Amino acid sequence: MAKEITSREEDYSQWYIDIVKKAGLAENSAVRGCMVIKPYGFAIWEKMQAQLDKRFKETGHVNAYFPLFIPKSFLSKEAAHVDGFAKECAVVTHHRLMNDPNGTGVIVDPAAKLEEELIVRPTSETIIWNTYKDWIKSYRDLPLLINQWANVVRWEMRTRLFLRTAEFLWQEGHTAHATKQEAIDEAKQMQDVYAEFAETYMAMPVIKGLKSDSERFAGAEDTYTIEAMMQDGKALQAGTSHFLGQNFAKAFDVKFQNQNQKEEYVWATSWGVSTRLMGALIMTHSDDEGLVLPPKLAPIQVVIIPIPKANGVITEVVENIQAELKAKGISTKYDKDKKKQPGFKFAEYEMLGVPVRLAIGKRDLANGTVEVARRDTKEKFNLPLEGISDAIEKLLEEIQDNLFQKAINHRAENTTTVDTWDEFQEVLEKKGGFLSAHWDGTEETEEKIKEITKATIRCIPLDQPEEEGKCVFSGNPSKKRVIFAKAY
RNA sequence: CGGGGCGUAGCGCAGCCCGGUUAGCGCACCUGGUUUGGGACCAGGGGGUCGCAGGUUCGAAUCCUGCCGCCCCGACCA
Repeated sequence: MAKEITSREEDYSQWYIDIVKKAGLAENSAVRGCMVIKPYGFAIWEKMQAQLDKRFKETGHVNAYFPLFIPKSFLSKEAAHVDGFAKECAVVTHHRLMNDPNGTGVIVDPAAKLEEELIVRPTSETIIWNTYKDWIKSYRDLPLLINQWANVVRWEMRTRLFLRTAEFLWQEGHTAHATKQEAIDEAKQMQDVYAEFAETYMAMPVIKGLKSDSERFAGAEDTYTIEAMMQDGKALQAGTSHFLGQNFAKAFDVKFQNQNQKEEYVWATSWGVSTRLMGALIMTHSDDEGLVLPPKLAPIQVVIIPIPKANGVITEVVENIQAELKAKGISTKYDKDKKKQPGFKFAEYEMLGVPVRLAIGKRDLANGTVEVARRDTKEKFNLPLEGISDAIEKLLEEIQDNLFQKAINHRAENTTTVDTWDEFQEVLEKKGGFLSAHWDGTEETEEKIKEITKATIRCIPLDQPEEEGKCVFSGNPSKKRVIFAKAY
């Protein structure tokens, strides 16, 4: 493993890439814009999945799976939806290859042209709503609460590992409801689920809000979002939950009979989070020494390193510690590798973001102690072997809390309330971060601000109190502050 | 799609301008030994269609032409 990571100060973007590569999370593949998620990165993703999946099921959802391919005609049934996705679709036109008659290799067999092209799903609303049409007849079939874990493809012009890749992994929930209110409640509920997961598991504070018209999902009435602040002050949309109104029901003719024997279109939501959360996790906590993982998502929570090398006595002590920790549900790794020196291992596990490191040598055996190092603060101290597992359990909780608190503080320090246009530009330029400002609610103003400053409205916060004010740009009256920021 | 950069061993690079022995270095890998409380050292060893295809030449990693790919920055997006 290479030793050097570009510092955040020197080049934040390169720092991010270095972390992803050197911590073995992912790498670029032979396919443009598509990444290989490596075992360590995937292990983190699996921990995220497990927690999210549990929460989806606790809120009454079930998993299913829909096809990767969508007939081209489906996509165009909802006007706003096709507008939003048409420009980034991969299209399947043929189903067979043949030997190249003029040389070596294979070519697409022209005789194998598909009658209707297939789109590789950029999202599954259309294929799912086409299916729901057959599943929903009565109010008794509602609500329909389904989630799928899948890959999707969006042919992005420019990609970045985890943050934006041409193919990415995600989950997409698609629900159908009898009433508007129920669908809105569902969309908000899932936003809450995402926020709770982000904060308690990823230790990443998020702002719950509503997207402005221009940032809304293609085909949605309202998009509920969770927005996080990265260490460079830029915003990252970490998850979205859409109230789709009756748009897809109308597009796919999905009606049900209510209790009064009247036919109605159903109300819909969709919601998703993706492997982008990996990027969010990295950019929220990591430092110039490597990845920093919150204990709740770390594949290895405690690494134990023998000093100078494993022997029978040390191994016996370590195995006891491991057994105690395992009983508490704490994952450990005992690195007995004799070829690598302790110093190398220290650096290596720091790179991997393992929250707690224990070192045990002769000195410790004599004193009945262990050397404990925490990844988040880089502090080292000795703890008695007696009761070590209780101490580590507490320490892991403390690290989890500390990371969250640090992230909250960082966000607070980089959130500025601004009231004038000069102030807006100056703060954005010199300090960055989130700007809480009044906005007149028009798309024109938002667009102009974006043109001039590159900052967009990240969200209209839900918990923001109403407050009379004047739009920071137009001076027109405004009732609420919104969050502006430059975004990933 | 615009701008920039890069394709040479698993990884990171030098060599190319100015063509000329067996294409080199660091890390990693293999063997042996000494080490080991913050990235060890010594000795020996294995590994290359120099991105692809043409061309120039006695001779091409190096010069010319075309192609392909990747990365970074911007416009578009989770």
